[in-house]
Amino acid sequence: MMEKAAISGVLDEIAVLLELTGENPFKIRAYSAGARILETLTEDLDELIKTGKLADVPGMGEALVDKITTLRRDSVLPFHQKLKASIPPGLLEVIQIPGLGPKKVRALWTQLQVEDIARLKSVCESGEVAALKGFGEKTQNNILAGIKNRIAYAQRHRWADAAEIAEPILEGLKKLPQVKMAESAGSLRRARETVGDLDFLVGSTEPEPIMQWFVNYPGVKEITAQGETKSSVRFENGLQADLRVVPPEQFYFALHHFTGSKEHNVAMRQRALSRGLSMSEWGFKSVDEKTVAPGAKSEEEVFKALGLEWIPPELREGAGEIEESEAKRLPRLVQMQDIKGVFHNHTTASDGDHTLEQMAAAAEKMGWSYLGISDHSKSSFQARGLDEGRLAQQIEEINKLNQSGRFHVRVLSGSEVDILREGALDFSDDVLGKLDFVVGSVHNLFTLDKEAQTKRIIKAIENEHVDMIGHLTGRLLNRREPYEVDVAKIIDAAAANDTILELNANPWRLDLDWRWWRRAAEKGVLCAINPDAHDTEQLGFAAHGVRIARKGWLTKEQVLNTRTLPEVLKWLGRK
DNA sequence: GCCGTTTTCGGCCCGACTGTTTTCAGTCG
Repeated sequence: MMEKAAISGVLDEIAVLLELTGENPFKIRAYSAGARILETLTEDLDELIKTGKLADVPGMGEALVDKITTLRRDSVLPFHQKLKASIPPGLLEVIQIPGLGPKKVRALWTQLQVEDIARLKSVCESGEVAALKGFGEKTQNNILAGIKNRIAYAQRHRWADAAEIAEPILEGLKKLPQVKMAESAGSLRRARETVGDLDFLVGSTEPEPIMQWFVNYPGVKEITAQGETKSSVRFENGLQADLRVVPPEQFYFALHHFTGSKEHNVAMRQRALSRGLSMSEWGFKSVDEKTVAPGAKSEEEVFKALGLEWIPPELREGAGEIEESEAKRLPRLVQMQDIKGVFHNHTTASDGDHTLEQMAAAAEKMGWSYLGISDHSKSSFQARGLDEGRLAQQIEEINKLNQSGRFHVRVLSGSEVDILREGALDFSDDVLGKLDFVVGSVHNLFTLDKEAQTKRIIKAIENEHVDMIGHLTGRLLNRREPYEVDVAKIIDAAAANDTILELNANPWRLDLDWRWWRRAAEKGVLCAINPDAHDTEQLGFAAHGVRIARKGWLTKEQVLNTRTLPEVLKWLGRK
């Protein structure tokens, strides 16, 4: 049985392969769109297939339903196999080079027998590429640069890293005298977990000096494009940034357009057309040219013109947000100011950098009313995990601190207890029973097969002392893949046992992934946004967690840490 | 390949920029 993510990967690959065969671009788009739809589907895939409801999902026609059904059942698809066999596998890498699309790759393939990167490099170096019709000296050099930097260029950047680069640029833009308004857009604004490139948008009637400022920004390694309204630069680390300057009247159309996603934009434009309006980053145009097309002085007005409520950028993934907006059913997303405290944090007792007191003081400074401390348990000896004795001592310390009245913030005693091989926990029920809360986490045996890993975690979920499961899939963005685990089953088990799933807010983790939360919430699973802070500053990770929770359509009600201390204590004492 | 108060065929979102061209194709988002 093939995973949803893997099936969507096959559909994406089919789309690229079809590009290389020169297929109808709209057919290609149907496959890409199918992959995106599948990725964000909240319903159970097997259920959809069984009941035939998959065909009711917009964008899923007979052919896609057939292929997805086959892939789910057999894990292979003859159509895909055949297609793959007809194209040199190396071309899938070649087409990733910036500036090379299907047409150019086909030309290289048919005329210069380019079947992989190595051959491409050699025909560039020999000058044969420049001699091809439609190619030239510059294209050849760009390809060579693309080959040289292809790993850096392909890399997506963790949101927090991208934001760190984007912030001072945006501030700088806002300070320029010619700039009326400026925002960052793209996947950064949509709060994706990783960001491919930065998009800056400026409203101004004088683009020229703004462009100059931008392409001369410190750290810019090369200028990849520079026109009247758009410039692109690349930084040392491979991150690309685009700047677009538009007249202030068009700013909100452009902001909407470059916030995307592609699927969201396509749907918006189709909606506009059905209302007699052609929509672009420059605004609306009346199709019949008889009526006057509306302008917009805010993003709200862009949506309003199409009969929609404003859709938060986090939701603009083309996953049904437009339908919900039309029906006025958009969720009221959780906000940072709703957060009243956090769970799952570490101190110097295990692998944290700051003491209990320092952490409490920092939590108080955040304006929170409670702070959960959950140091590691004894099996995590690499993290100086606490044994029963040291844990008892820590509980005592926490009690004393709470009684001392030194802080308004209430410290909750907890443990991030290791889930052992068969799902048993690192502490006995007696020990766990003395704590205010318990986070159960997997820290070893990442290579267990899916069934065993799932069973192991569900066993922990069923333990009455376990309040929440930490970083469910163990992924580290750009560094370590999630381990094999049946998330759908875990969600059902968490719902059945009234166990919380953590949204680990560490920017490397952001685990559980945003794509699962809508479904988890629908099933009644409660979320806890946990910074997993190992020092005082990392308590601020909570903001990353809130961002991902919003992306996962979560409301205040679906997140435990929006509740008051008495409500939280009541919930933790529920069983 | 998908879709349908332009409906079962014939459309399908829209525009900027580059490089290679003499007016535009290809790529990108």
